[in-house]
Amino acid sequence: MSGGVEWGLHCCVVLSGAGAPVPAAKLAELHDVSQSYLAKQLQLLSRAGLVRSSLGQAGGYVLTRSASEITVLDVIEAIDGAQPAFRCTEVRQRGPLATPAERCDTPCPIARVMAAADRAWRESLRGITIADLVADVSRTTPAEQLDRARAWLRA
Amino acid sequence: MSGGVEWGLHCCVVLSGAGAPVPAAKLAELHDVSQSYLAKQLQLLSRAGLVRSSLGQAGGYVLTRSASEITVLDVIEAIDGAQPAFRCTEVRQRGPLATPAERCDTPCPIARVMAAADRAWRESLRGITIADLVADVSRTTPAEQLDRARAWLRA
DNA sequence: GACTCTCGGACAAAAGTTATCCGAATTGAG
DNA sequence: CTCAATTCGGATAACTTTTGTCCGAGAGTC
Repeated sequence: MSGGVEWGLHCCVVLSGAGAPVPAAKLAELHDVSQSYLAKQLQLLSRAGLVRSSLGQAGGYVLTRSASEITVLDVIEAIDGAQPAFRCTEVRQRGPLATPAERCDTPCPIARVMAAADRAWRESLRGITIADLVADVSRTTPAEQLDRARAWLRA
Repeated sequence: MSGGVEWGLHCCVVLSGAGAPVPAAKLAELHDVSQSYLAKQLQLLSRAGLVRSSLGQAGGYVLTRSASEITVLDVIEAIDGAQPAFRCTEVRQRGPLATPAERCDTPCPIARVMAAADRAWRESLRGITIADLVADVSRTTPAEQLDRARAWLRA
């Protein structure tokens, strides 16, 4: 899985706490990552409709919906794509004993098992929203630190 | 996920049906894949203790246990390694508002969510054995074709 | 003793990931 | 209206992982 997913999730958490648009450069500085590369991840989030960018002097990124309506899976699929980790190369249709393609109407058992596992993985991630992450963060970190973060974002 | 996983699973299915050791070259020809590269995957399976190689003229690979005692996850972890797809880079310990390392005794919420999804994925794959795959294959393919496969392996 | 086979590492090519930079377009403030 | 700040998108390069090949050493069988 792409490392950009982690950045994207952190950005969404931060964005849900900020009341105003946050420039990409600020998000990069906050997380101490390359701002050029983070920009690319944010563009992916924007293309997926999870965030919106406003141009101009006071521009930046904002979530398009409530944090409780954005799942972790949404972010992952926006950045990494929705394609499953396993892709069947139809080994059974190759080699000296290849079964003809017209017989392969159903996916091979291996692909089926992998697809089921992939569904379980996605289902687990679909059940968690950005709001859940935020709740977890604000529960485990002291309020004073959260205030400092908000102040830093405004500055 | 590495493409070699698919080959490894197919090989285990074939091996469970063959009564005698099958050389790596034969497995490669059967699946029409590079024999040098497949050899590497088989070595990984061997190192993990799933298959055993016998040397000499009638040598080849054999499963070390019953197909019902080898899970799909066993094969995946043997070839791809047991490391989870997501690895937390501890973003919270970086940047101007970094939380000190001594405060990070518990994993960050994002890592926790990812780990839970990873467990769900692995649990799903741990529940399926090579024997299940074999049963599925022998149920969906005509007996005549299975006999041809067995005959080809012996030759 | 000759043959067959596996083992393991070294090595090369291809693909994907990570990262950088620059110009164009857009918006808000003076 | 003009200027400064900002995002957007593409082109590009460095790096890492994956994929694939090759060959010699060692071990077993006939």
